[in-house]
This record gives sequence, C-alpha cells and structure tokens, in this order.
Amino acid sequence: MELFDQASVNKSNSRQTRTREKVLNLAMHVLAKNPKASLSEIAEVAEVGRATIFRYFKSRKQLVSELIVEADTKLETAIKPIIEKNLNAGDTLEEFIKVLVPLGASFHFLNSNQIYAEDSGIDDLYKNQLMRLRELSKRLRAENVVSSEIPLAWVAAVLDNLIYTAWETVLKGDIAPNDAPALVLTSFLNGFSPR
Amino acid sequence: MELFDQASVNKSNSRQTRTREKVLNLAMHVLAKNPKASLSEIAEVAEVGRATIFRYFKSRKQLVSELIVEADTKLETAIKPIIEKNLNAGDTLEEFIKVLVPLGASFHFLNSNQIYAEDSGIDDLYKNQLMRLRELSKRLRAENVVSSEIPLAWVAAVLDNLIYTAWETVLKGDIAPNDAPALVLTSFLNGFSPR
DNA sequence: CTCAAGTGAGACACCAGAGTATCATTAGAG
DNA sequence: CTCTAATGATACTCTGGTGTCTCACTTGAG
Repeated sequence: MELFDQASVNKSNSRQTRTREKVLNLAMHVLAKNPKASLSEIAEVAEVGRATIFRYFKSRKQLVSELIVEADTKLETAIKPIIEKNLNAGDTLEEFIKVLVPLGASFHFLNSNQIYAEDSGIDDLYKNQLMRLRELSKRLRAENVVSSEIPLAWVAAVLDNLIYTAWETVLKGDIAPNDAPALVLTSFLNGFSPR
Repeated sequence: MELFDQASVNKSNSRQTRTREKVLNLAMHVLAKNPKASLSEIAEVAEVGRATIFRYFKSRKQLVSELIVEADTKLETAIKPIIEKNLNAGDTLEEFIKVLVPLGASFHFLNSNQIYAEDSGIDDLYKNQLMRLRELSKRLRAENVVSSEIPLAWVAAVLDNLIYTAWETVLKGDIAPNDAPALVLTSFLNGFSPR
C-alpha cells in the first residue's frame, strides 16, 4: 500500500547495484510485516524475477542474513557519532530516540529475526543492540534522569518497545513522523498523566 | 526451559479432554515464541504423537484458529466483569492492566497472528481487542487522567505495548510477576523521571 | 544503433512439513 | 484384573517453497 523511500534508489549506480538494493530494501519491508513471506512474494513486491533474487543471494538464508547485517550496520552507523559526542545521559537519550525511531524497520527486523538465527554470529549483533539500551538505561539512572526505584531491565525493555511502537504508529499513519521522537521522549520521562 | 501452569491441567476431566488441552496449551506457547514452528515441534513439546494432533484438529490452520478464538475468549472473560463494574477511567485502567498482564501470551498471540489470518472472522476478534484499548484511552482523556495533548492513537498503542512488554519481561525472569502491573501503571501515567 | 550484460519467465529436481491410514501398544475406567 | 478407547510410531502421499538451469527478451553503455 504505502510506497517507500524510492527516492533513495541511487540512479548513478550500476544496473546490478540498483537491482540488488531494490531487492534488499523491499525484502526488508515485506519480511518485517510477515517473516514467513516466500521468495515469490518478495520478488513480486520488488518487481523482480524470482530467479534474479538467486543471482544476488545464494539462498534465502543468506538474503535474510544480509538484511540483518545491514540493519545492524545502519543502527551502528547512526548511534556511533552520538556516543562519541560524550553528552550527558539525558541528551544522549534524546539523540538516540531521534535517530532510532526512523530506523524502526531495522530495529524491529533485528528483533523479530533473532529467533530464527541458527547462525551464531547474528545472535551477537542482536545482543549487542540490547546491550546499548541497557548501558544507556544504566547511565540514565546513575545521572538521576530516571528513578532508581525502577528495575533496569524494565527501563531498557520499555525504551526498546517505545521506539518500535513509534515507528509502527507512524507507518500506520496515526502520528506524524516529525512528532514521533518527541512523543517517545515525553512518554518515557513523564508518562501520560497531565502535568 | 520454563514450565507452565501444569497445575491447571484438570485431572478430573476425561483422557481426551486432557490431551486436547495439553496440546492447546503447549501449542500456544511454542507458537508464541516461533510462529513458524512445525507440528512435529509442537507434538514434541506437548509430549504427544504428531498423529494425535490431527485426531483433535483437522488441520494446522484449524489448530491456530482455535488458539486465536481461545485467546480472545480469555481476554473477553477477563475484561467483561471489569467493564460491568462501571468504574471511573483511572480505576478501569488499573484493573485492566492487572488482568491483562498475566494474559500476555494470549494478548501477544492475537497480535502476532493477525497477519496470517486468511480467515476473515479472526480479523474481527483482533480489531475488537484494539477497539477496547482505544475506547479506554478515549475515556482516560475525557476524564483527564491522560493529557489531551497526546494523540489518541499513540496512547492506545503505548498501552498495548506496555502490557505486552511487561509480560515478556516477566517471562524472561527480569521482573517479578507481582510487580509487573504496578510498573505498567506507573510507567504509563508518570514515566520514569524521578518525582 | 549495436550488442553484451542483465533480466524475466518457465521447466525442473528436491525437500520439509502437512495431512492420511494402519497397526501394535498402553492407559485407565469399570 | 480386564478390555476397550486412546495413543505412539511408522510409512505413505501431497503440496508449496527452495534452489538450479536454460533461453529468449530487454536495457542501456559505448
């Protein structure tokens, strides 16, 4: 139904690269919605022959594996510069949210595919991302941005889910993309009760 | 790893009934963790022959369908008496949460299977549950329990996800089952910032 | 415009899981 | 304890998805 960032399809790349990225992009969205989706479905959505998929990925497993690595790279790339800024916990939180909400698809994908990953290395990527939020939660508590009475695991889990929920709600068209990060932040810190 | 409410297996029922419910219960948990799980896996976990499953459910589709209906019934049964109490929005919220968190598995199951439901009737059950939370959110806003500046869709979505997250976190063993409802309530209303 | 690289369509073998049928074994009601 | 209903094991077919291959068509760089 919705169309995705077709604008980001770089026309200056070679034909091969374009096809490859088209498959990668669309596969991500199809599989995020339905992890059971067949290669035929993916091919159809990507407007590509099923055989073509096999020209770029030797198996379904490898396709999924690449998607996961890609998702991880995107998150890593977005987050690293923030950490290097060495901000206080509160500001780091704000920047994290701002950057992660639009990456909800990647975020979610990494989560929902953790189950199927027979591949051992992929489990590490997932755990690594979780660790990030746990670390941040710890700092938030240490710097008293977050009440220390609340279990750490709960803080991290809620933060993780708020970000994903925001992305999902934006996708449904229920809230504006530009409003999302602020909503996550205020919900996280202050909840919904009137001030 | 974890064992489930085996205590609820009623020994006074007939052998057939016990087998049937054993399959139903375990299938719910297996499929909640991995929607792709094969009937062999379910049979194994339920300590039952694969053929036996087919004696009680004419197809995998029907098994899943029954699980969904069952999940819906559980939620319905839990929620109805609360609504009939005619409490104010705030108290209704509290009771809802108290009752829904332990039903996280059913809650989640209804959610995650909505996608696969070719069956039209099942979609209605899902929409019905979503409606409940939307209704409650509307009342919360009307009675000024929740700030009216926040989009309704966002309130409902967060409430839905907080409940699911709580159940998930309990399952992981990261928070105590008895603490969960209170955590959801305070997180929802006040967020994590220290008072 | 030309033509090679890239692609789509389709036929095929292969496999895993769904669903069926049969029979020997076992649980447990009476 | 007995005997039947219920079960587990096994062997089978069928279906849908995966992965391979070929060939004719299209695209777009030169």
